[in-house]
Amino acid sequence: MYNAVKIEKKWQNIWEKSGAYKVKDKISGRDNFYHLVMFPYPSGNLHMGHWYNYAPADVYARLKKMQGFNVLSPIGFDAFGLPAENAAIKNKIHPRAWTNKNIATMKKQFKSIGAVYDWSREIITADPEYYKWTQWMFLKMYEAGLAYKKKSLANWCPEDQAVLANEQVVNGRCWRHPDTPVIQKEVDQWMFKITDCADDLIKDLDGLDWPERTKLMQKNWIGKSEGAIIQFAIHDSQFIIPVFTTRPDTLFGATYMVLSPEHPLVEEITTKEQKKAVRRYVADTRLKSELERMSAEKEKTGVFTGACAANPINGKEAPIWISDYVLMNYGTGAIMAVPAHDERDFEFAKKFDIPVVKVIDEKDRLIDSGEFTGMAVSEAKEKITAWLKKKNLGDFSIQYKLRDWIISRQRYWGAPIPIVYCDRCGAVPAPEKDLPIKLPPLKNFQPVGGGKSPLARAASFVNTKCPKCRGKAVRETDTMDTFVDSSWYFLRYTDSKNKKRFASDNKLNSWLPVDMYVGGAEHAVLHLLYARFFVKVLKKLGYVTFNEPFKALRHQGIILGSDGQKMSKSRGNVADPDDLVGKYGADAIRMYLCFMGEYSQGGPWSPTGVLGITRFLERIYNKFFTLRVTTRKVANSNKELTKLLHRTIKKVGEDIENFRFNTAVSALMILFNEMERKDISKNNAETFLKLLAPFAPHFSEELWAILGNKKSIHLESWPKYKSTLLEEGDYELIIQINGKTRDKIKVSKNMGRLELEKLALSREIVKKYVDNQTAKKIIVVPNRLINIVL
RNA sequence: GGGCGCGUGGCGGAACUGGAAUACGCGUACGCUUCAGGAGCGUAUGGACGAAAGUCAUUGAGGGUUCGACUCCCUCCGCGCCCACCA
Repeated sequence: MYNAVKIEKKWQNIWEKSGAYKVKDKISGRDNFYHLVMFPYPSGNLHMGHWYNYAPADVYARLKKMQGFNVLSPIGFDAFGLPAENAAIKNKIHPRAWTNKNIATMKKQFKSIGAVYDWSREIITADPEYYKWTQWMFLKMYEAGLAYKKKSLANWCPEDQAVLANEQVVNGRCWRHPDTPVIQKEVDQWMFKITDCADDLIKDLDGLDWPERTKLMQKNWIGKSEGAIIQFAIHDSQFIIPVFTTRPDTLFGATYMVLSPEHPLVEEITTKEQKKAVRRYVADTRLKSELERMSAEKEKTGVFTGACAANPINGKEAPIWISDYVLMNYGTGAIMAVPAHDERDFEFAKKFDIPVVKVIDEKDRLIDSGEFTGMAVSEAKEKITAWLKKKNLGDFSIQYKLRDWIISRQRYWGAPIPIVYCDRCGAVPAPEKDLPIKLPPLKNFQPVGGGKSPLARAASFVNTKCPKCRGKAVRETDTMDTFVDSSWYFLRYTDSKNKKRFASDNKLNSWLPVDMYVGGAEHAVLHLLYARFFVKVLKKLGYVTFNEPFKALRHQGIILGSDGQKMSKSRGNVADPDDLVGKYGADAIRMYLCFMGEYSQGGPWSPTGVLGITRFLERIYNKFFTLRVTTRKVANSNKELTKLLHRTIKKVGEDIENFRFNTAVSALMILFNEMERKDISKNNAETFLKLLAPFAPHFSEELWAILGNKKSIHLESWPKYKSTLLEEGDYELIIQINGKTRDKIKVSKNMGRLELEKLALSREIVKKYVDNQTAKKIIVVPNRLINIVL
């Protein structure tokens, strides 16, 4: 009997003591390979989802190691964030204490996975030695003009009492509180100018080995649109309102304009008669949450301002309306409305009786458009914009949906923004030598009213001297979004103890960019976008030499409960990894997670499915155990088995490489079933164990030792297959008649076409079906089948 | 509403480039073993008809291309994810 729990402990201790997984930055004769998994938030416990990310990813890392790479597979904790602070308020425990307690628990759980993590490089983003460099990054952004403070309408989560980045708003609600609608609030916020990199962020996606779906999501999120800015002059006033459009070709059909209710010129242009109605509409809009505004999708609303503008191309009068279907934070906050060729404008025009003028025909050519009539849409776009440009009435323009990244958070448990406000000098960055600006001790973590961080309570922290004039000054009390911490953590692993720099050039260059990154798809437009932005900035500033952080990326799917529903305590369908490891051992869990289905697909956890794996391992153990006394056979005499072995070596290696862990496990099962049936030589058993080693590291190590090996199996290299042994000399020829299989026969590979035809036609069964008819056609697929068409 | 993806036995899922559909595992049934419970081992099973050899059907539904379609094309149905008035 194989006692998984006991034996796994044993090997984990041995590996830890011997420093088996400590990674050197350079080993001669080996190429470096940076394998990264997304580090977890220390929420308290490792759940199945974590295991599903980390265990199969470790199988991959172990394969790479055996293939001869010097593999770095680090781990750490994304330790800043709100749950710690909320726990602090609820349980009167310091966020740091709560976080450290969770990290301690999770570390223990992590070690039970049996992964190749190099714990000596562990990082915790809440450590001052780490966030010192997060702050340093902020300063560099600031110096480069990429960090700026701006008063603007921002997404505000009433539950968290803090602002949210656009990426953190899900369906108009807070990403952490799916029941809390986000409201718009005017606040003074620090931002990162991610929009500066919008173009590169799209362009460089091309060279990445990432899931296409993820690349597409980033592309759509950045949302590049090419079009024109067109100037509309307001009648009887000096105001000119620019609009952005992707359809300058439809300009002759622009029969009215719409401003966003938040547009700064609304108040200015509204006529006396319309003032009351407009003001009421603006006030109503402001009161609406983002969610309500979105759900008003069905019925368009709006108010006439009383003002009119001139259509720059034909001088026709365009009445100016306001409506909440025009968003202030896209384009110019104003549109030219072309009801004939835009669904939303059409809806609005219909409701308010505004004329609809058709200017494009069914063949996508312009009609009733002056000198442009008859032109194709694509040509007209170009020509009309050029015409406007010449008359100073417009220009070509590119707009993005991507907004700058608001990084201020009005909370305690994060890296303080290293800025000081002085009455005389204004906002002054903290000098580098003062870093880290440490979080002060605090007792009360309740948010301070008025959108201020609890840090505002810490007088000793707030009151300071101006770095410039040494006069009285106060510190910024907001902390940074935790996504800032995780935007560069993969750089720190390479040199986690460096006190002088976030990482030395040498170490950065020997590891980065990351060769393989494995983690959840939910970060497609959050972490993965931010990290790319950071690397692009660091590259521009000369701190790194690469412009993309993650060369290759793979996502794991989502593990569901055995009922096919999302795992949740209330449903009672949660599979707890600790329980399972205590029962079946980590190897069985690792292997079952690999086996249960396609990695990117995820799927339901099956409690009986694991039993299939433990049975498999038991059978191997029982059969291999007895080999320890037999003498080593040099080669296996069974030719077919040898061929299968070599085919399996190839398949398992390739499957792991392609993240097809499920078929790799099944190939191992097929091979073992054959070995059991035919002959288990010690030689083949050892090769088999090497193939099994990435999946079941403890189990294979144990048997490897039992078979008399002194060194760890994980130092062995991946078996090589002989390509001459892959192909069968003979194969089963499938004989089809009218596409239906009627017979099969073993034939030699080098039989020619005519020979095969003759052979097939001479078969009794075939004769019966053919029955004196002549074959219309005979199709021969080499090495596979022959199809006789009657 | 838009974009992307998916649909294969009782279940999780295989199937290379269009070439024997259901590999591998779970489950189920029977047998052996066991004081018993379980576990283990062996055999069978994959839909229908048949005692069996076998025959026919079959990859959400319908159609098409092809000697041949889970795979490619069209229509429809269902499910999932992402985005959501982006001018």
